[in-house]
Amino acid sequence: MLDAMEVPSHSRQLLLQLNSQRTKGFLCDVIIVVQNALFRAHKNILAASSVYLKSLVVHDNLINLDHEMVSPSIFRLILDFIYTGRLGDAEPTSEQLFGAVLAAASYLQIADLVSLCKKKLKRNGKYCHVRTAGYPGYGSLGRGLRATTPVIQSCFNSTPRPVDIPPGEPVNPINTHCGELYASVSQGNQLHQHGLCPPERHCSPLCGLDLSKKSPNRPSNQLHLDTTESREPSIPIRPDSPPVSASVLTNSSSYKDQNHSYPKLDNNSTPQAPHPEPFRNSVSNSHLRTESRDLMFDWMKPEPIGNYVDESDREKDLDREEKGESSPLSQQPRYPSIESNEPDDDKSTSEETGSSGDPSPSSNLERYHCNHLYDPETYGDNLYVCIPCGKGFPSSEQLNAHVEAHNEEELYHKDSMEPPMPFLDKTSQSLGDIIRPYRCSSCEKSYKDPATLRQHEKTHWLTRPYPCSICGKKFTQRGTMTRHMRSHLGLKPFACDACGMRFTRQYRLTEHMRIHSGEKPYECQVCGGKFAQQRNLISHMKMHTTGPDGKPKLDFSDSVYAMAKFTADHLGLKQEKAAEILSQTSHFLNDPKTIESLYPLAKFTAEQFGLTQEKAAEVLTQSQHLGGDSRIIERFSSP
DNA sequence: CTGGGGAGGGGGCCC
DNA sequence: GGGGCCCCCTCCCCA
Repeated sequence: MLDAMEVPSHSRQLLLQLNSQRTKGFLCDVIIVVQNALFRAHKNILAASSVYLKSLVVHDNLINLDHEMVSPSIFRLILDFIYTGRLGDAEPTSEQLFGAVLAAASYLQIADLVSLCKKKLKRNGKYCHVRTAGYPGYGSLGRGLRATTPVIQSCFNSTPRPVDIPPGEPVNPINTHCGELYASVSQGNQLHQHGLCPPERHCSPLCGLDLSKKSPNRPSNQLHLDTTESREPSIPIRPDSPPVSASVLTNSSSYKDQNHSYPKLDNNSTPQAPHPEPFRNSVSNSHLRTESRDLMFDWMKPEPIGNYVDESDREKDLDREEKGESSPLSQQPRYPSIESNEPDDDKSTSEETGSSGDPSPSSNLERYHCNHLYDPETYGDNLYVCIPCGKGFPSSEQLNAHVEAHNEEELYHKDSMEPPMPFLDKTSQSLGDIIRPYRCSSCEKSYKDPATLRQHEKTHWLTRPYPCSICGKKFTQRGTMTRHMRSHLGLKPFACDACGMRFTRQYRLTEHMRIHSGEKPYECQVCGGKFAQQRNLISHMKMHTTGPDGKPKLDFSDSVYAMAKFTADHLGLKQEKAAEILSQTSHFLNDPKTIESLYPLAKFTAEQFGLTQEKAAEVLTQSQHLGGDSRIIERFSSP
């Protein structure tokens, strides 16, 4: 039918339009996660191009590709091919590139691209006899092509660009022998037989950003890779860090265009392998990944990983350090300023790093283990390097912003980065101090354990450590960011069995189910009104506590409610629990300490409702639970 | 038109 | 990292 098109240019125009839409993100309905890079595309186009991709996009708006099988940069080329029918303008001699594309295209089952690569390789006479080639100059495609393989924000500039291989990259010995070159179906099955892939999806990703939570058919041991975080190495801010300074470095071997900069191609340079082969073994902490890697080495060499450390591995390694354990990574030469006693907490943000200029994980990650001195190959186009943390930036502005962030965080964490110590002032120890001994140095809040305290302390940071990869909004907790991402992607994993309505959170579903059950567990203590959702009770309570003039009004029940809330806030309890404790207090009034502990409640009540403390105490003790205990009134009358 | 309730959704944050 | 809860905003419906 298409052969008989009356307008011959129709298909071409259509494809041009679609590609234009893709580059703008217009109507894109799927995000493809490849290692740490995100790509947007149209499900229809992917499904029409690849049976494999079709099987993935049918289920999800977010799909993960195994980066062992296809690197971000290669996938970028493939995506360009899908939308343009062209394989970029790769140099005729870059048969190693075609080999990698061929392998990935085979994995993704894109027959046309497989044929094209074979053709190009045959034309170069390399197709069948390059088995052991350790292509000089051909290194990490992930790095070499990172300028052409931006993360999702940068995908909008996606016209096919020349593929340059940077000099001095570690060798990536792609095995392009005819028989072993690409992942045939049988090879995929081989992986299935080894239990590495779920049968529902061929070679399902071994790691990726799983935002769908309940997505069917997902391997249970799938790693949850925070794309943002893995793109951003941590910036540890330590009290003992050297003074922040920055140096501007230049690199005459790089050139830039308006938006991007590319490492200059230099095929003559000697490949570097910053770390010897044995280090490879320390790279993955996932036995799953390790096993699969071993398997896949039979037919395809992955991206060079000698200098690559997965961020999750790195975090775990540092976690082990926190616990005083040794680890393979910790035995490696360490980039000095990267050390941190809180690796998870000190992630930088894309804004401060200008990471769109350097989304490459390898370039970032290798800094953990590579030479501290500036090296063009190490920093690529990020020529502006922050000395304390070793981060590179594409512009001086971004570097300056980053340095400012250092200063701000140092200011904020000069004290809080001290190892949290339990609050153990015996002289003024209250019940709250015993229950929650870890007190925030920036505010009066206290916590049961140091991890929670650390988590809380992030809320005081000026720079939130977890930015959204899509909109850039920053969060203090990774989980919040992940949840937020779900809203971008329209992922609602929690479905109501009764009406089919879907929710982004389990808790919402629980709330919603009360509509069907008629359950209204939240009761107003003032009027007895019942509510299915607590928030609506709270909203309702405002009606009781706020008068027509907007000023607070007081009745007895309100004060009990306020006291319960106060108790809840200060003891970190649920309001329900606090009210329960409050109601039981009268049993313990023989203990002078208990009376003492009630003092803040009366003080709060007095302040909240404009009463004298004595009057507040009277209100308090008139509670049927407290029985008008004279000891309380006596205590509160004398502040 | 307004006030109040029901409910969806997002962010903060503690456990 | 995930679950759960709290708070807020918002929209819709209804009296």
